[in-house]
Amino acid sequence: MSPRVRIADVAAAAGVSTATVSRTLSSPGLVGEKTRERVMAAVSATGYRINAAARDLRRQQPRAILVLAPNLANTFFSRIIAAIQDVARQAGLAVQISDSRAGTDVLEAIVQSGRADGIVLLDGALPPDMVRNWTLPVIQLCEWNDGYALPGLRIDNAAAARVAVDHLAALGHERILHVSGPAENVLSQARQAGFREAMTARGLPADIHDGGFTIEAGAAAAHVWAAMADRPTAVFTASDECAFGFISECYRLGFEVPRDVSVIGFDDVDFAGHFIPPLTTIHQPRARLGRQAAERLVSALLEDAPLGEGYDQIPPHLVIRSSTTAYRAKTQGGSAA
Amino acid sequence: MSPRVRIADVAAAAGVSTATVSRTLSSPGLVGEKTRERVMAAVSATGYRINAAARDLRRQQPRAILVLAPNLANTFFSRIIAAIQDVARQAGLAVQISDSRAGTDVLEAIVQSGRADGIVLLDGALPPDMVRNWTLPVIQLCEWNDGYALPGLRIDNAAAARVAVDHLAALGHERILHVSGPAENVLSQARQAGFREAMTARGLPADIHDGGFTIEAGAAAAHVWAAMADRPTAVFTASDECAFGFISECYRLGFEVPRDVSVIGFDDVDFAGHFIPPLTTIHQPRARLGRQAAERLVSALLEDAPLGEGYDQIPPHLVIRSSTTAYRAKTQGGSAA
DNA sequence: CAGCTTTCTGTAATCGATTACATCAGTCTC
DNA sequence: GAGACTGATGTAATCGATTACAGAAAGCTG
Repeated sequence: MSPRVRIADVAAAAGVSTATVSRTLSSPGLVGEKTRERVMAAVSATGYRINAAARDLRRQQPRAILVLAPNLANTFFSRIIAAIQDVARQAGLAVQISDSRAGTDVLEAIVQSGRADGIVLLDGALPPDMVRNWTLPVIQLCEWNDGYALPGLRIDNAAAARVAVDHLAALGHERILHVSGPAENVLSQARQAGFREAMTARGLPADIHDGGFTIEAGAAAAHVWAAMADRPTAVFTASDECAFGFISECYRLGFEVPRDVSVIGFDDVDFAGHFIPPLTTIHQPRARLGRQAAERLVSALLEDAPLGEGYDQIPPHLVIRSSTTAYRAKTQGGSAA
Repeated sequence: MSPRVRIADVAAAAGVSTATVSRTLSSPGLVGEKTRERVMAAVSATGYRINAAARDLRRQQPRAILVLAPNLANTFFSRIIAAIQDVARQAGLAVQISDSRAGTDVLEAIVQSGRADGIVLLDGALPPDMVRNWTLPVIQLCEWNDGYALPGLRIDNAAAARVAVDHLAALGHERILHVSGPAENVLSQARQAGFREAMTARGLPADIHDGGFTIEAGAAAAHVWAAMADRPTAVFTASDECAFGFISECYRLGFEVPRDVSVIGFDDVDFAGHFIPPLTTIHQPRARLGRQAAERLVSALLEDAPLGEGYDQIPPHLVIRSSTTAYRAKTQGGSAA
């Protein structure tokens, strides 16, 4: 339409000053009732919409939060981001997103641009020096990095690995392979640690294959598993995607899940219950994680209070479906070949 | 850190005026070489970062694009949004996202806030009156609505449906069921039209079940299919998710794919190739769609040129995997029961 | 009714950048 | 060396809102 309507136009239309218009919109209690009505009428008559840049500049707060994720294309994040956006919208905050792997210069420019007044950080692998220098409130979500010295929220990954082992052990499995995520990833490390601990506590050997979170990594792991001399009877994978890759490659190699190997995933993505076989997996409450992190950040922003310290850890929850089953020694006493 | 560094601080540190600093940063050619060096040194010494709100206000353009999608949690969008973000970042634009189903008031506020100077719209079901009133450049992506009278980009959905039918017909299938998306959705409509056209062109009956894009819709469709008197030998589903739901429910009901029924999906999501069986499906080049739409929008914004008119339609591409197979009449000549 | 509150509204400074215009120094030309 | 021109820099207005402060009007008290 016509050139943008400014607050001065509304003021003119209502026969008041711009100050009164501004007050009517942001703190109506300060304005007389009749004036208020006149102003509101002028607002809708002119179709006035506030100019965010001007407001942000004056108020010194952009009323927006920035979400940084290592890979926006990853389905794992979409539900989390949706939940964050939901909370933010209800609080009247905009949501800006960026790939956190954009390069430190770009990232600094984005973070320091003054466009956001709080950050949800889903990446634990950024340079700590950079992150520590950020002056906005930041909350870590899912991944973390002790070098950042920031508060955060995540599930208890080590406990999750223990729960997975508990489940498999209860089914009688003793040779369990852990196809882990990337070695440098904190999630991988925490889960590996939990896995190792649970296995050694039972006096079982902790077999770990450095894999990855992707379908391809899972498929590759299937070959590694198939080539093992004394094949593990159960596999605990880094992610559901990894599990899907593993299972579907096993299938291609002539093995069946759970007949030949029990598989347990991680994340409980939407497909997990509809895969063939339906996948036993550690549930990550992604909507809840996103919502809770956003709420903590948003309320800190609105009250201008510090975020508080420390990590919230959500206890793990195992969803048992059909990709795991009790171990029965095959061809009892038979040879390996 | 310390209170924010402003351009005046840099100017003071370099012993020049703010105008010179500003020019050094935005049009270096106008500034003498020695001065430029001095300014740049002052910039890095002070750690100056431009204040986006102030720049946006003065320049009257926020250098950001807004992505509106009907459901941010949907995995279909994540890769598209990632691609958009990529293009935008390289052009120095921020990306704001919002669920387009937030309600018209909220949406108007977001769109008219002046925070974005262009929109990528992934939703074809917003009120046309509202969308037509938007003064920013908008490009429609994937979905569309003729009522908006806006340019856009999408794959040729009708042609895609025809390709699917061609493939199934070539395999000898004559009774084909189309499990369509939601009836009010443009994609559903276009694909239904293509399906109907291709079927009638062959003199085959066009069976259509109103389903949906979700796993649940697919699972429900499996029951409908199973209960049909003369069961179709092939199914063309609304989406890969729908296909997964269909296949996995079939499996639960004791049917196997493609032995008992060939299934063809739509979208070619990441899992499609790793599902069991690997899914034959229509490929949607999501990264390319996102990139191309973003490029068109971004270049219009940077050159301050209009977006141009009309839809770009990408020809469909069928990926043949293992969920479809040649039809062989069972129990040749046997009875139906 | 004077004096004091209270309530409402207006004036003008302000946020931090950009940029039109003015100024100034140096170079070139005749 | 005067005048014209070029290139570099500074001054100050400007973008559109918010808000401290001031002032006016109305209400209350004794």
